[in-house]
Amino acid sequence: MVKLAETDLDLGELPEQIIVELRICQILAEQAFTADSMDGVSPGLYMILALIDKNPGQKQSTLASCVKLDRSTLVPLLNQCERKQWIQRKPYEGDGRARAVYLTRQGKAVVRRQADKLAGLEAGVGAHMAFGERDTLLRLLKQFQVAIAAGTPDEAHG
Amino acid sequence: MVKLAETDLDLGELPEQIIVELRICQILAEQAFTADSMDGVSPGLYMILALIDKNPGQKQSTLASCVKLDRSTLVPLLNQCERKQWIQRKPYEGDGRARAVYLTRQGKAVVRRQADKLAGLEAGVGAHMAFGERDTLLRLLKQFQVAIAAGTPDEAHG
DNA sequence: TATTGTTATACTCTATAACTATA
DNA sequence: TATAGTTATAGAGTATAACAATA
Repeated sequence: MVKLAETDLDLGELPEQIIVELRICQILAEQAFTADSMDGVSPGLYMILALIDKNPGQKQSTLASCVKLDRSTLVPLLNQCERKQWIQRKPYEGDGRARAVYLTRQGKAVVRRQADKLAGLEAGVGAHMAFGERDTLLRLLKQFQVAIAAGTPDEAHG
Repeated sequence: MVKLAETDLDLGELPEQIIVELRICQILAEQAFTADSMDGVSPGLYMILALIDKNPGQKQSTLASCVKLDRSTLVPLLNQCERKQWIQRKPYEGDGRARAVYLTRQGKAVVRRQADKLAGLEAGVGAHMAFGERDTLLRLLKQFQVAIAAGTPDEAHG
């Protein structure tokens, strides 16, 4: 429950700012996704596991760069997953330095469970919106990513 | 630069999920806000400082609960701000246990600078969108917050 | 007994730098 | 020499539990 306010403080212009609302959305979404998770999978870890699911046998560094993590950051994450027997590291054919990452049967089950949960949350959100609004939100979020990466108008025009 | 992909991995259904795109938006926004910050103020800290700015003299626990942090979490944050002379703790009239938090002149200057930066980012985003789309995004983000808090349709109907 | 601020502690997520084995 | 994985370490950001002072 992050929803600012509840206490009667003056929030000023905070609620008129996309970046602020985005932050609140993200915190709420993270909590909803992690809540009652028997697997204890965070959204970040889910993305990595889903990526491995769709791309079996990739090198760790490829996976890391795809989700924009340092390769050293991925190591303890994968160690943990390996301990839980969700993933397996195998020799990477053609490069003795690298390791090929695969989901185990149990790992695939976790991804499926989490994907279902995510789909449930998405459906719940869709149910609270008028027809087409979910697509609009998705489109505008992608547009936001382009816009925020482009910088402010001042820096952009130079 | 968090933008998934760049490597040619299969992202599956990840980019069709609001929660996933939200996460990416938030990471990018956080990076944009924190970039080149001479003050080193994170979005989270900015919200706290902006709250103090609009509500001078509040108790720490009131501030904490408003931004949904544990009161113990706020302590080192405020200590840091106090060391930088951005805030000041004074006795709270009427309750000897509590402390009233105020922004110093320098603290107000920091908030003003950060507010300007945020406004710049928001303007930049608005400039990359068609007329009215920024308002639509803001409205849908607030709607998302309601929806995600309400839970999935399955749990909701029981 | 309950609440406020605080401390001690711990857990998650992330990064950098340095090491090793291989290329 | 460069790259892949790893280790050691550090720094945010958050929480819980316990404590002193006050209510």
